[in-house]
Amino acid sequence: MSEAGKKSAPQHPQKSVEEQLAYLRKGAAEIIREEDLKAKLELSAKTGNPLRVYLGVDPTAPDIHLGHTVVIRKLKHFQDMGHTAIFLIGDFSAMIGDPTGQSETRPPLTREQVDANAKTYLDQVFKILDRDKTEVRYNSEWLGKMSSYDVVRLCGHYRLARMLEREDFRSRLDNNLPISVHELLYPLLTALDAVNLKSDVELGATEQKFNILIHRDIQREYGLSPQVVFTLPILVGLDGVKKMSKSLGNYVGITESPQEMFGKLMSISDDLMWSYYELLTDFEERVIVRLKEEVRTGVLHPMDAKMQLAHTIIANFHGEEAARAARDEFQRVFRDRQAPEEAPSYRVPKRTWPYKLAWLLAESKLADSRAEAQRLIMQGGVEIDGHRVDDVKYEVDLSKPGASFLVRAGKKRFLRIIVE
RNA sequence: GGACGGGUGGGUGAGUGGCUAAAACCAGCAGACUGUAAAUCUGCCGCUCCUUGCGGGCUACGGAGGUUCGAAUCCUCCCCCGUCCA
Repeated sequence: MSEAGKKSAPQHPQKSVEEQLAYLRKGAAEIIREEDLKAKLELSAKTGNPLRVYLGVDPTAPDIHLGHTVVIRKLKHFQDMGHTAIFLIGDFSAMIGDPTGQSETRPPLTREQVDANAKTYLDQVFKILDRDKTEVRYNSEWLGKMSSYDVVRLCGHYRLARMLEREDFRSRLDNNLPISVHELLYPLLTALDAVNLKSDVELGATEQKFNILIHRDIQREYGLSPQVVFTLPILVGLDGVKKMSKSLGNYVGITESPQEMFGKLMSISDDLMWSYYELLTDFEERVIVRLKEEVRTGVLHPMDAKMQLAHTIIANFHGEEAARAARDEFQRVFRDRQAPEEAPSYRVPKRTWPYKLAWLLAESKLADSRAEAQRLIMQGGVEIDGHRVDDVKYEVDLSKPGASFLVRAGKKRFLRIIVE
């Protein structure tokens, strides 16, 4: 925040249009059309009016993960260039349900769920965006006021055949899967977001391309200059195959602890690491290329490159200090095979009768059921204070209050058991 | 409104009266190997009890009833999905 920046009212990009373009282009999947974006940037530079750039998000889940941050980070980049970042919460549209990427109709959310999710979203989003410079809007603001007549008129602006061109609908149709009529309304209604916001650019993951293109068409129908469609690649999840998503369990949530994040990020494949570098860090393209080359030639160990990646990402959310601590802890536990500095603890009431380890594992949620706990033990996946226990009948001593021991279940899960 | 096809474990999907807790594949979990990587290999993969045994009990093939010694499989009604015709 420089002194110079404060003086002139609209803090406007000092960078040239070419420089801005270069900065913004990094990591983009597709820009439709890039000439339009360039033209808009030029106009903005001339008039001093920042571009209005928005990202619409349906609060379908209570928290966001790294996959969501790819697009949010791009919004931040526009913000960095002095443009107006608009974070649109689709509180109304979330109640309809976006058919994108869905192989079946998604159950709509209730008002209560949406409100609760929206609340937790914002706090998380501002770990990336500058709170003071971000325009936050809710689409119920305009969608909630529409009459059925308005809806009918809106529908008159689009054709069924074009709607059915999209992959989700096409394939469901081909596979005899249901498509509900309200799903067709989703892209049309959200198009009104673009209309009401008078957006110059809309951001989204590649899977949103179809929706955003419709938004652009509808803007034109309403007499506005069509927005630029700016899409970003979908972040592949920890499994290296499917997109990162909460329901697939292959995600890293941004509110997770630094240790958890570190562990998860280190478990990705070496190949995947490069797209994470590209989409989740601000490393310049040429720096990434150099790292890649160093790994290829053996100058840099892939594990070290991955550690640096994990460190960089975590520092963004938790700060440099925490990132370093997470790294040290990781090395301690996994490289040096020592017990973790601190593990989550679980308190059990004192019990004077023999208590099976398997019961304890289930009770403390280290295993989903007693049967699973038994399997885990038999397969050699359980350790107490560093010693493997593979006897199903093993009993733990819970008779002395204050006693504690460290249980390891599988590779990553540790729990300190404390007798009360 | 009519004709037809279909609903099986987290997913895909076999199975048409007992040998089926239900094939196969995927996902998941554990172990080995490692760099907690990937790949690979091995094992596991409904719940529960114990004397941990190719052990006992319970629950499960859209829902509810019924036939039968015995049903995911047969019958009846209901719910849901799709296709074609109107």
